[in-house]
Amino acid sequence: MSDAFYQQPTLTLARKLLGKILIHRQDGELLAGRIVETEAYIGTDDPACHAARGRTPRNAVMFGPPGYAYIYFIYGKYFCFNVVSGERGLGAAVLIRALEPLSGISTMEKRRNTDKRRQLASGPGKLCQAMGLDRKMNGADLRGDDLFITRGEKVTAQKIISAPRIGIRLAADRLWRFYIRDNIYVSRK
DNA sequence: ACGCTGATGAAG
DNA sequence: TTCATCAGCGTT
Repeated sequence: MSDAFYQQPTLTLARKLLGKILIHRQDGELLAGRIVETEAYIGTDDPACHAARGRTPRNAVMFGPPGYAYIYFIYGKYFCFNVVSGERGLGAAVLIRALEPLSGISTMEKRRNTDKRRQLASGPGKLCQAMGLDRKMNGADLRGDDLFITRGEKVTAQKIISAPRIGIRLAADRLWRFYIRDNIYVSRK
């Protein structure tokens, strides 16, 4: 997608990312999935956001310009993939929480150790494992050739559900989780 | 018999 | 966050 796409306000971007296709070219293979679930995290006023306590080596990419990958390691075992959003210095990102697998499925099944389509990428950690995303891609330009987002199906406002974010204690009243209604690949209903 | 769902606890 | 495990329930 273009610069203008990534420059949209974070909550708008989180909605607009639904239905788009995330693509990762890796080892000569094309891995792809449709984004079906996202969460917004916005700057220092959002206590659940990694940027809430200021810039650190870990979250530095969040404070850079939009349109880059912010990938962090969590629970000693998993990775989470985010799209950096907002003006330089804001510290905002959209967490990609679930994908509908489209391409490279046999590789995804191997990595995830299951052939159940719905369990391949229905969660932020699962999706990174299936797509082969880890700290090596942290900071990658999403307008590049190896990791990028492209146009998919149109998702109308009627099909977008907003709900509380998952796994956080603070700011639970902000309905900043978005997912496609009735989609079977979301992490949780 | 089979598979999906939700609840629970453990690991990291 | 994810997995293993188990109970409950509906389908084949």
